[in-house]
Amino acid sequence: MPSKLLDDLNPAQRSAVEHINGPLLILAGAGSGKTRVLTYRIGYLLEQRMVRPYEILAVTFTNKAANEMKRRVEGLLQFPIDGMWIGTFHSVCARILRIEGAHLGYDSNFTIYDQDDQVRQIQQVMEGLNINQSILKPRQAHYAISDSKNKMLGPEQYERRAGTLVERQIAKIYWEYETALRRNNAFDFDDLLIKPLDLFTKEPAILEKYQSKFKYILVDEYQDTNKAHYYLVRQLSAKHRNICVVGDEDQSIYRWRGADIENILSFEKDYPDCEVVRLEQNYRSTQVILSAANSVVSNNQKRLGKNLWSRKTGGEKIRVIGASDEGGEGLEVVNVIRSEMAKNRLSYNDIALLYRTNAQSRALEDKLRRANIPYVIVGGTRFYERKEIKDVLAYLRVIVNPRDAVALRRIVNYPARGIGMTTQQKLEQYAAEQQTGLYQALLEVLEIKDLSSGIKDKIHSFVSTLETIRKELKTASAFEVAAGVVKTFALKNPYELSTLPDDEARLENINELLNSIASFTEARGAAGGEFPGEATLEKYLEDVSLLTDVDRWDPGFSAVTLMTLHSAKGLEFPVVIICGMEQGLFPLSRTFGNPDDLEEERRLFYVGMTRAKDSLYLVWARQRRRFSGNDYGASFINTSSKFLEEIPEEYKNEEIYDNFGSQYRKSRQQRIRFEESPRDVSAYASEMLDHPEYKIGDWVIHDEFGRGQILGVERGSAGTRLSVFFKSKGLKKLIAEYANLRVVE
DNA sequence: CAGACAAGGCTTTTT
DNA sequence: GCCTTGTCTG
Repeated sequence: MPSKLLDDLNPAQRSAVEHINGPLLILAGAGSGKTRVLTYRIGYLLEQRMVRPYEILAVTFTNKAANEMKRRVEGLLQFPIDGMWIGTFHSVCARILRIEGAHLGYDSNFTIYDQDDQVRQIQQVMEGLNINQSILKPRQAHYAISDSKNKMLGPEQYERRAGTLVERQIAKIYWEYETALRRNNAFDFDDLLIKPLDLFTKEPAILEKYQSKFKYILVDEYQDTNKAHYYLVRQLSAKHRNICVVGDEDQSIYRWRGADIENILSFEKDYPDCEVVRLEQNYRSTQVILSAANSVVSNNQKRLGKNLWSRKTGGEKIRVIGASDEGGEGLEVVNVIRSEMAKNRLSYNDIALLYRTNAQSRALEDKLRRANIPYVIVGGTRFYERKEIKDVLAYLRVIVNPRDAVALRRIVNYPARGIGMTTQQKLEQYAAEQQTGLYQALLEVLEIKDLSSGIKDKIHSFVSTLETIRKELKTASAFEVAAGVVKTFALKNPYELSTLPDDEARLENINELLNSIASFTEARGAAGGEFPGEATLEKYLEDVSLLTDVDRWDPGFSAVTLMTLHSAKGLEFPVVIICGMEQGLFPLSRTFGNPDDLEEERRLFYVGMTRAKDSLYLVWARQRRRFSGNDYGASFINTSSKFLEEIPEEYKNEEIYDNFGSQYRKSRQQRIRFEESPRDVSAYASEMLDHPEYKIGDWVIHDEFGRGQILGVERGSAGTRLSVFFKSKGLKKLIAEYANLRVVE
């Protein structure tokens, strides 16, 4: 039976969709309709009634991608697809662990620890082991443990390899940390991927069960899989061998998280009988942007190679803009946004501002705010990692999983209820003596001897309140429980009386959290709803811990989007502005020594460029405040990124606005063309207040000290501080406001 | 035991 | 330079 679905596809896409049995590798260039192929393939399998929904497993890296795929498959078919497993690697694994966790000694109400929780647990372990935390920092230990888990090295393998004293200490911490997680009925992020594999080894029957169930497996973004992902996919597909992976080696950008580009490069070796389909027609960008991106990425050695082409022939040239410093960069960005909006009748959400590091957003925000341009920042300090949110979530976690000692420690004396450090230590000691958990110690508080009866009362009342709410779990909705907790423990109180803007924002965040729990309850809880019986608090907490900031981002909201290049993967915008195109920042200087790292930076640039549909801007700043070594907050003079040179002249126009005073300066680099700046006058006037006329390298005359050269400029709350070297007096630190300096040419 | 102030750390990217 | 954590004082 021929399917109408095939009519919407180009020949390459169609051959990928029509391939039914056996391994399939789809090399999908940026914007080549990858999601389309995946969804149509699922739709085709289901429509032809060859496969049942519950026989399909589709995995992605972000919830956004998973939800999008689900939505689009449903749009293609006339029948529901309940029972299909479609989700992120982490959520699929969490689901398996909820079902099978008992075989590993876990209860199904386990908690998932994020990085903050993990570090806190490690701190706790280090205290117990009496390891000096100023010599070995908990973050360091965490990094080593997480890195080991990503490489699938357990504590015993780590211990065996440990050579140095520090490594042997980390091995001890690793052991204790694992014990603590088990005691807390908690998995960390890395465990979610590894523990199912442990389970499969331990209980082959369970592996067999899932192998039989999933007749067709589809994997998105295969280029970003690490060792654990790789084995998961390989093991689950071993029986039916209907494994379809989609990826683009040029977009592999998670090496630092253990992703191994070799997984996709050697797929053909793993499955010699696999079919390979290349999707090279791009439906997103203009030919100019594509050709430029192709030229850049062709400098990489490690790639399978492909050449993207587009029907959108021609297109505007890429504009490369040089600014004087990060403030000037922000102003140029404002100008670009205004002119694009006026010229092409765009809305704010058609424009994305991308950068290498989150720290760059601050300077850009500042200028956008002054220019009254609405913006949203995706990433940075994540919503669910904010203090006030984690406080509320900690209560919910303890109610769902009382063994979660990390959460319990957080709330036991917050808000303050007179259970101070000394009391907590006594409780911990009791728990250790009785071989039990902290929560159990609270329950048994009346048995503990050296506590005053006043303290005992406080603890008893606290734990009884928790117990009462816990009993409501079975009958009340997630929202009712959460709202009850916030009210009972007065979690809004510390912020309600304050008029500080920060506190008002915190209050709003708590309200937003409650709203999100309410909509979760509505979406899932209603009888006959999409997920009947899944509106539990437990499920909510799992969802929340696996959410990313991109998942929370609303592309329809009318605001310019600011995010890192990593976060932008998989998205597209009519206008893309990439900031901080400087040697040392992008590519980062720490990648200079390592060709593999440098290639990854280049791929990241490729990802950024190919997000743009119509216009691409690349902006850099000659001077930028950066953190380097122990010289924090110092300004550095930069040259433009080497990546810019990899774009052939025919695809770009270069301009420079390297000016702060009344006159423009020509760049010493001749290849950069000098033009008059269309600078925004009001924003420029406010810049002047910060004494922008003083630049490193300028010569000045001081009434008393004579002629000197500026070696440093610091702009602080006390005003602008200048370091000036005078021939007569040597180095002097001066406050610009009082020094009465004259700049000389 | 809580609030105010100082010191120290940090910034590459995140499920 | 800014934010988080630790220490001191009331």
